[in-house]
Amino acid sequence: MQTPRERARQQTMAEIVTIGRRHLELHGAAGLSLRAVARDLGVVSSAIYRYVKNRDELLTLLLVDGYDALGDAVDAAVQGVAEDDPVGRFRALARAVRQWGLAEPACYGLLFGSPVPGYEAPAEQTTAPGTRVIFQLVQILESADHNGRIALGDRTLDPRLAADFSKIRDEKGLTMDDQLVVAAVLVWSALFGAVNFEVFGHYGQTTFSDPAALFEAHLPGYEAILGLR
Amino acid sequence: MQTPRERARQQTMAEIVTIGRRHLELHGAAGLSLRAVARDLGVVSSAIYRYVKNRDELLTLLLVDGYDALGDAVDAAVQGVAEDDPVGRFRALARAVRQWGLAEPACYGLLFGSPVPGYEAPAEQTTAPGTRVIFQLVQILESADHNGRIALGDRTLDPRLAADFSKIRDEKGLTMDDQLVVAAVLVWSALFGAVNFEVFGHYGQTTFSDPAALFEAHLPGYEAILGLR
DNA sequence: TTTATCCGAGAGCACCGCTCTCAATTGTTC
DNA sequence: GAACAATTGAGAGCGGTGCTCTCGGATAAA
Repeated sequence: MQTPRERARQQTMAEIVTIGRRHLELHGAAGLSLRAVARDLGVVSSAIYRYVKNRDELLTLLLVDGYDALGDAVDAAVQGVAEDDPVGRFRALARAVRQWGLAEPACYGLLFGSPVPGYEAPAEQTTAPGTRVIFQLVQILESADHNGRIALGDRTLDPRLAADFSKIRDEKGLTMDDQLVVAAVLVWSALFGAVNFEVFGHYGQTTFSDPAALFEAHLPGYEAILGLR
Repeated sequence: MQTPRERARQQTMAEIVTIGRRHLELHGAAGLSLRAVARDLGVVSSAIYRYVKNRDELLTLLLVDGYDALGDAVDAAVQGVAEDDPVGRFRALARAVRQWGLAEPACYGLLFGSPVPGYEAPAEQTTAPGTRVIFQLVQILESADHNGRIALGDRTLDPRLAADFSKIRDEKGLTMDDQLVVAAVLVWSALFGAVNFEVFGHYGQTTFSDPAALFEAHLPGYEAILGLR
């Protein structure tokens, strides 16, 4: 049950986020202006502060919105592949991340680019949506591991790392061994590194005529790291 | 031969870059203000425009400065390891990138974070210093390959990618095969992905008690991708 | 119907990037 | 040494920003 007042407020908030996303696309994170959003909302600049405490709070809203959009895209892509095809699921995840990043570069930049200085994302709002991709990746690997689709060698590990990993395993109810956790974190960061390079244009003058082909050529490398087959 | 006037101008420019770097550290790229730099320079705000055309040009100066600092750090680290130890050289490179990024997070963010919106780095000034790290990496791998320290399987490659790679090989005078180029680009992006995650704090709540150990644990993975031994 | 809450408008503060004009300084040339 | 030109700093000013404050009207709750 919500009063009409709450309804109206909620709708205005949604409209602010929508306008903010558009401005993000057009002018980037640094160019996001509360005054401009207020103008597009058809309201005087000071009125926007009735809904958003400050610029950072609008950034947080857009951050959560972006994490959820990426999470939805990745989940949908993974769900489209059979569970007994872990390689296919992993590739679906990787491609979904890349495609979403290329489709929404400004939003992607807000999520995975340099942090906005002086702005610290409030953990209690952002960690849950922000961990959806790695969570999905771990799910895929955990399931693959159970089905004997992971083949990794053994290597002695730094004891402090092993302790961290034990904790993570306990919290998430996982059974994968340390070596797979190492590989998962490596592939996670590597995947976003590759997408970063492409979205942010860091491949530089070495522009590849077919970036998608380069990405595809990298997938077997990621799978080798994971021992996924 | 340079006139005293040119000397003075050059010194002022250097001072501006120094002040700019400090401001970058303190307030980040988005908070970099020409007026504030002018104040620190002990000059009225409009006078700064005698030296720097606009804010973007100062960003370019800092960008080039940063690329060169990183390149110097990496080169020095690699030179400290014997050439017949390609694994050691690769690790020196990787660790140098990580350490420099952690030591200069704001500068690192300017180089490898989300691009400043509306600002396009002028290629003719930035590509040369901006490619020093990948160039050094390729040098290490090329030399290792010549010495039979690279063992990679064969895989059929997308023909357009193969064409790109041929061109790169010709331009740089390289002899490594396609598979090693793929692996080099993968490791390049993966390395910066890992450093991004750590510098930008994207590992999130999954804070590792010893990030350096995690990084070290990833090094063998990179080397496996490269077939480096 | 009264009361309390909410919300938009407007003025205002300090800051920003950037431009313009003017005066002082400096180095060059006759 | 004097006239000249180039360089540089100061100052005012424009439109923009984030953000705060106060005020008055609309609206829901009592």
